[in-house]
Amino acid sequence: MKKSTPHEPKKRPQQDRSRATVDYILKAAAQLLDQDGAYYGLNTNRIAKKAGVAVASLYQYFPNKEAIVNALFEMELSEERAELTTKSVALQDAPIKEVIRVGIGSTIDIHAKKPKLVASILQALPFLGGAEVLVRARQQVVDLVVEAMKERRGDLRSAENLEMKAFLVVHAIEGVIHDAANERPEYLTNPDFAKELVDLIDRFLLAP
Amino acid sequence: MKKSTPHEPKKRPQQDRSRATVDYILKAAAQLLDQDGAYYGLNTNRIAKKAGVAVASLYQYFPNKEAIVNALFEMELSEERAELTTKSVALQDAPIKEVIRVGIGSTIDIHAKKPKLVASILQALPFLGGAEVLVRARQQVVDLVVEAMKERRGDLRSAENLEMKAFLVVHAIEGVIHDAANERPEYLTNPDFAKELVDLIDRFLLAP
Amino acid sequence: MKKSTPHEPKKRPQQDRSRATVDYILKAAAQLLDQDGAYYGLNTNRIAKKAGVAVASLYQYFPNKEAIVNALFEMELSEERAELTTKSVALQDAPIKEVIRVGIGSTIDIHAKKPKLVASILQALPFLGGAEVLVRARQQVVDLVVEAMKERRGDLRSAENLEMKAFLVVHAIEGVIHDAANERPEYLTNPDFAKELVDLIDRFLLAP
Amino acid sequence: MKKSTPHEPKKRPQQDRSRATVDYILKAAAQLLDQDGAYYGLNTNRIAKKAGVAVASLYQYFPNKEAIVNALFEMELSEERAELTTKSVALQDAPIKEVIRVGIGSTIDIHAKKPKLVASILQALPFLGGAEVLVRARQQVVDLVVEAMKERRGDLRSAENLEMKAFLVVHAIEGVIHDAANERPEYLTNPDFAKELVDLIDRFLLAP
DNA sequence: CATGAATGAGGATTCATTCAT
DNA sequence: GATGAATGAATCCTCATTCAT
Repeated sequence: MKKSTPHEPKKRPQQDRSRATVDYILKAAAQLLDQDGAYYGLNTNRIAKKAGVAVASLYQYFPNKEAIVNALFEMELSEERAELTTKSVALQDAPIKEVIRVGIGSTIDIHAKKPKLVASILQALPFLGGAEVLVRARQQVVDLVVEAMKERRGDLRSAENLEMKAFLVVHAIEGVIHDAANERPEYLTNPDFAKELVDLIDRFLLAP
Repeated sequence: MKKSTPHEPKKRPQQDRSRATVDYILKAAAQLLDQDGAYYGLNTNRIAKKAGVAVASLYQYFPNKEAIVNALFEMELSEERAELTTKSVALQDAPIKEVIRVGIGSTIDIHAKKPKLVASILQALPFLGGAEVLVRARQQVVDLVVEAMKERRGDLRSAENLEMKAFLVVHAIEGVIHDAANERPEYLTNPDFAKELVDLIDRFLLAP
Repeated sequence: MKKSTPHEPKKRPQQDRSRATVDYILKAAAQLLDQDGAYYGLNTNRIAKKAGVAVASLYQYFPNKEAIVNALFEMELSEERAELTTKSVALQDAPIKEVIRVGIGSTIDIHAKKPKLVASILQALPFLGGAEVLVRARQQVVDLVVEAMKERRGDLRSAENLEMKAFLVVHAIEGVIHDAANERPEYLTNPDFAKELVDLIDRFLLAP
Repeated sequence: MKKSTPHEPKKRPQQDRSRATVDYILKAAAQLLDQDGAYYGLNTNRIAKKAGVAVASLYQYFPNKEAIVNALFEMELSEERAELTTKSVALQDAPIKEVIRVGIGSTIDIHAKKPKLVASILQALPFLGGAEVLVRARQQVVDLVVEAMKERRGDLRSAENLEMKAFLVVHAIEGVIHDAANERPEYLTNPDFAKELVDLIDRFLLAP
């Protein structure tokens, strides 16, 4: 019984009704994660109940619990990528200072909306077939930053260790904002915070 | 010869044995966390088995699972605090650049040793009576940094928003190193990495 | 040309389509049973998927899962009965040796084709309203054998316990062939096997 | 949670109490199987309830449901083997007729006691890591018979195809008795039945 | 104290069957 | 009549915790 169906589910919803169901499920899961701030404790029964569907319905569209969080994660990534792309285009010829300012602003916005959701998803990563997904995702961002830096080489303080510098920049921004979301939520709406963070990066990267 | 020396002060064997048991348990838990890199999945039976004691014994010393991780967390904090204190004294009159360099060095060392342990404990925090413990702990570090900055006000680029700047500094360092431990372990042993990180902080805080 | 020949008698397309659907379902079930060799594990969703119809359609034709296997069982029985009848007629006046030879040959053929199907159906019997169906079916075969024996009383070694002897004969043949299908498939195509089996029965029944 | 403990259970009971528990569980399972005559339908909760223990206790000694039936199977095999060994010794120098008579008698006795148990276990075999266990077990019996035949070559009708003949003999006996247990329980206690079965085998194997 | 044993309360997943369009 | 969707009722299995010796 358990062996006969080796995870074939993950049917794609075809009608409107089922699309709605999938939506309810994802929304419910997102809410629960954002509420509790922890992957541990999330369970399919709670998700189903909150979504107002039967557990079995949930399993019609997701092969297992992890798949739900995975979907959430992919959605989150997609959103970020989309925004990044949009912004990238708009900032094509903008000075690097502007790029930094906008990048930091976006990141703060994301975390300001559902701070715990992001944290929860990060926690779940080890169970979503390894953290490679995130590593790759973050690598993309780092790469983008490297590109942006190369294109504006003239504005930089130094052109050595570009990759490493980009890594520092990306993860410093992420780390600071992530922790602020958890420990000092008020910072996220304080303009000084953004300003200081921009300053941290500017001074590191730019020639005076 | 040493076999029976009744003159030696009674070593309260019970207490000693207990201490050892507690130690085994904590070591086992730490190993499991560091192995799996996730609080989710840790369980008392596994801990007991790995520690070589009966589950029931474990409950003689800890009221519940969380208490174990809590103890681990406190130990980790103690260690860091101890090191911090030691270093603080040693760096009493050191220039701020030196303080930064040493602080970053220590942080890297800690993560280099048991990167997953730290991550796991952070994951467990929501279950250890809320994240306040960590918030308070980190606050202490931030406070220390604020103090250090005030004492060396002359070297600073600006004396505004000291608390916020300290927060940025502490969490940028933590964030970058934490992520490096997970995604780019090789960075932790690359001297350039520490150098660049020091640079990031120096340029942010210090007057040129 | 044939496309529109309204003169042809209306073929009750509904009925035809239905018959086809039922057929698909039964074929799918048979395949699954023959594949897995076990009733346990068979499920309506898999059947429906393999048959290319919706589960709900399946329930239009069968009141429940058991009914499907039941139908399969009846089909199998019908086939055997049909063959038996045909052969019976052909062997009307054949000597008993010939009857035995042909009977064993048929049984081997049946098992050689879909060995696991048969086994699976046998497994399912307790759920098809009790084993009486099979008992009755086998009884029929036994009865036929008894008849054949009576009609050829002169060739027999003894005319006592005819019913019991027939039972032995029928079940010895079935048992040996069934187990051979599972454990020594190569026996089924080895002429020696059939020969020895025939010998087993001949010597038991016939006068030297 | 499911991945963390990849089937380490199967603790060996060490105290008397737990040995009793394991016993209760096995007895309960055996009763249920003999009651229902089918592996399908057996479930751990029922076993636990019937055994008067908590499901969790059951899982302390068996890694999964299959393991229980497996244990039952091994027990049954052991018993048979033990009896076979005893009898083999006793029949060391007995004429082959006697060997056959005793062998058939034992087999009948076994099936007479718990007819459905045996059938259920046979059904479960595909789920106990493949039927190889049984195949091997039966092979042993066949081998024993081959040995016995070789040692009494002089009494045999023919010395060709010894292995195949032994297979026929063993499976004919098993098949007939097995089916009798299910369809004609009264045969098992009817002396004529045993006599006819012995006759079937005698005439096949022995020189007149 | 220490330990082997025991367990209640879940939690993930499946499946036969029904519903709504 | 056919289909995609939905679901209640299991079923397997786990785990933190307690009990009895």
